[in-house]
Amino acid sequence: MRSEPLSRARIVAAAIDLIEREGADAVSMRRIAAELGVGVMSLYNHVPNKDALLNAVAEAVLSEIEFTDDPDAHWTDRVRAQAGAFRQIAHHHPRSTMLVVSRQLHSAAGLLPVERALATLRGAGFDGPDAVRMLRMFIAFIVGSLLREVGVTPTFAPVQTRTIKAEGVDPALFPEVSSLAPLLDECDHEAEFDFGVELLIQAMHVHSGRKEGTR
Amino acid sequence: MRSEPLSRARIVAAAIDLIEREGADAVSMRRIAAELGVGVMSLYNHVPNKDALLNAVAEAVLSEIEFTDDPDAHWTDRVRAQAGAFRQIAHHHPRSTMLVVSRQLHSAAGLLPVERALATLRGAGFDGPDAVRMLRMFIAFIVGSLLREVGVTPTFAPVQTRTIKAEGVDPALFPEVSSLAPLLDECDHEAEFDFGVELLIQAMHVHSGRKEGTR
DNA sequence: CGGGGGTTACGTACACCGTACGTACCTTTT
DNA sequence: AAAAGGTACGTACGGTGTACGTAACCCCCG
Repeated sequence: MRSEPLSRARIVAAAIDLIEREGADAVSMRRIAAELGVGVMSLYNHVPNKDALLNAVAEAVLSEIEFTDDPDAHWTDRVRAQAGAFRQIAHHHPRSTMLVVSRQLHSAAGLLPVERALATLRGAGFDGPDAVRMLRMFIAFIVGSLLREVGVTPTFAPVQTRTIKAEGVDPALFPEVSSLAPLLDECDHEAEFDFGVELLIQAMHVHSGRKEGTR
Repeated sequence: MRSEPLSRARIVAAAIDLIEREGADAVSMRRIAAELGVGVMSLYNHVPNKDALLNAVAEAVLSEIEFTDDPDAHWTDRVRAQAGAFRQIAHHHPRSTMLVVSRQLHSAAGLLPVERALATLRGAGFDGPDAVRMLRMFIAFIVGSLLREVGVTPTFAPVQTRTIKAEGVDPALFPEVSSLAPLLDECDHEAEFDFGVELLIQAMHVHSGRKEGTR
């Protein structure tokens, strides 16, 4: 009857599956155990507690990123590729991605992306402090974007695209919001993300082209 | 004995207080009721459920932002001021800020900042679509930054400044991370935030200065 | 060929959670 | 005076994370 002997990996996989299907709120030790056809406390032989499990989930999702980094490519293309690679996990595991961005994990799993990014930035000619600054900038942008894109989706609904806020605003109080409502309501996340990446790349360009002065 | 008659405002205030003191995990209806010296179910006369309470908390925190917007100032200064105003709430209510950025609230409370920002951007010469894009860009950056700055602080610790990851990395596997470890470990959030704001302002500058072509 | 000894699975139990429901009081309207 | 409505409260139900004690298994050492 015991098909496979229950392992940390299987538990994490079940958790990810459950999160994707029913949302992060549905995750409970009992639920996961039931999903695996196993007693609740058996999980604790492989995972110290729920928090650690969620960290493991975040780690697993994060380590799924495919980095096909080409050191010979122009640094702008490498930046584009890395940003896109990060974004792809939000497409593959929308709900679980929230865990990755909500919990900053101190584990080594998130270290490889950092290494790649720093190498790229150094290759682009930034010195240490500037490379770190730019990296933080990019991370902030990516995290913030994914947070908006994936929505928090606290409960159900397969991600919820409608924001539903357009109509009820008073044009006298909020003229800009009111007149731009159609634009605010819809959002092509892909295009928006690409726009941000390009904007940041341009910004990095002008930043590197002046180095000092002007302030 | 009944000092004040218990109101939605008092409940929200108690919730914020509790969150700041003991973290978001410590928030429970029973805990809040105890804090107010009141029965648990009395809360439900003023708040439909916990989720609505947390939304109210987010709304209250958000509406505490002080916008001293000067329509005559240069648009770059207005952008700086608005970004800073947003960041100040992260300083005043670090833990509660997580609620604001985690939960996107569709209520009207977050509408005023949007209105102000759009007005500023339009004043800077951006047309509708570009203004919305830039606003989204800025929001993503601010949210991402605050998320890093305040940390998720899921449990205790008065914000936890140490990241503790410097030492254990293999210089052979992660040369960049290893050599830049000191820079990665410490972070002057204020300076980092200001750097990002300036970078984005410059980016907006070059973006408005070309409008079309180059791609 | 015994045994142990460690690992794994499991059940029970406890403290806590959100909240549905019924009830008492107190204030205002009729 | 009576009726109506809102506020506070207690109890109860089904859920949660996990500490603890037990039983089965496998493997290695004698």
